[in-house]
Amino acid sequence: MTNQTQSRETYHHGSLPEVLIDEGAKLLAEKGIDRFSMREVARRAGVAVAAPSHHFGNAKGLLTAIATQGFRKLETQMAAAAAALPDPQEKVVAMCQTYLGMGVNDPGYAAIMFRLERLDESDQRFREQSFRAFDLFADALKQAASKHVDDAQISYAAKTLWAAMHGLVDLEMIKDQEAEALIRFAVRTVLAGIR
Amino acid sequence: MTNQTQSRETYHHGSLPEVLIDEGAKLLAEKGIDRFSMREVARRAGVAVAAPSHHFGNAKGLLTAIATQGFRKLETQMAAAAAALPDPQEKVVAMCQTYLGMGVNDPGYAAIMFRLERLDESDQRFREQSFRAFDLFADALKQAASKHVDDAQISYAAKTLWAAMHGLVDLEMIKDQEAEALIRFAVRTVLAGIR
DNA sequence: TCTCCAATCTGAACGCTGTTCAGATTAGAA
DNA sequence: TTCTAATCTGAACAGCGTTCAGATTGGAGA
Repeated sequence: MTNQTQSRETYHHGSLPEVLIDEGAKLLAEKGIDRFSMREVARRAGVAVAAPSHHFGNAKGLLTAIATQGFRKLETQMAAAAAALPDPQEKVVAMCQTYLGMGVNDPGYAAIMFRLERLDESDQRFREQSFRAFDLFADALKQAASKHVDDAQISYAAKTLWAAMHGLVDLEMIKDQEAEALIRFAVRTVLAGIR
Repeated sequence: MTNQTQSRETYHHGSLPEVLIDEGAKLLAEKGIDRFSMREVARRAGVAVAAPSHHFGNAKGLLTAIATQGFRKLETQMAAAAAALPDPQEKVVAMCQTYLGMGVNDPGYAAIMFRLERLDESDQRFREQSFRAFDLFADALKQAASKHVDDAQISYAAKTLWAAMHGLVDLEMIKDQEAEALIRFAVRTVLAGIR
């Protein structure tokens, strides 16, 4: 089906890093971060236990690569969701919904993206990609605010709202039926705070 | 020093559960959640590797007990910080500062309290204690709001602010020098949102 | 005071984990 | 075509969580 079975006919895999990231994300989606295992990922990819180390160094390395891919998805999805709407404030709401939706739509990536203690925060690609996602969000907030608001206030608002979205997911404080109202409360309130 | 050395003169430990929680929290403070180990805790408590299981069932059980103790500390500290201040809004600010301060003052407890995937969320004591801490916070927010604000709005505000505080810590978005201003921005904004 | 049950703790065992390393394999540059 | 460097293997090592039969002992009931 995938290039897993195909590639096992040859000694060299061909696209092992990509497959490891994919299988790793799937495993995370199935079992969660605390039952994630490098050996299981290698098994699913059909390679020896030591193979992943050659590409990612160690477990932290692979998890960081998965998280980076997750932030790439988040950025893309947030941009797409915002592009479909004309109203600046609605763009911010849509981005928040995208953020919260990752836990449902991409559970594997969501399971690791914000587990900093399991990631290599000094990884340059991870840093750039995660900052890019946040910056996209902060820019949207800036567009939704009045022109004369200074950058420090924009920064506070972006951090507060971004952190609130993360907290709502991480602490499992959000129920499906009130998600919409809660998001709108948070966005409206934070935006009002800098007007 | 502690009752560890003393108790090893007898077969029965006497207060093993308490010691395991203490040593577990210390280990968490030293090495973090991903290098936490049941065997290391047993070693530090001076008991056999299997001893902790008899009291807490498994690792999740011990971590949940530590987290419960952490929420007890958080509740106590928040209450104390708020009691020292007359102004309702300042009480909320003080509680937020207490929340953020746990990572510095009680790093061991803070390292596990919000790692739900490592905890037994069905544990009754944990549920009650964590809810008690949040309820104390929500009550303070209610006192700082106008009388006529309905409970749904209070609930949204409490969740948003609590989640924001958690997110700021968890995502390491807060720098020491701007912590005060950021907290005050969040509290003022959220309170304004329900006035 | 004595007996004995139930709680407590031990130590070995099992299967799993991440990581390392010498060596086999092979793609691709020279 | 040759050979270097990248890729992958398979075994090994130390550490992990959990289980379980058995040793120990505090404390309730006789």
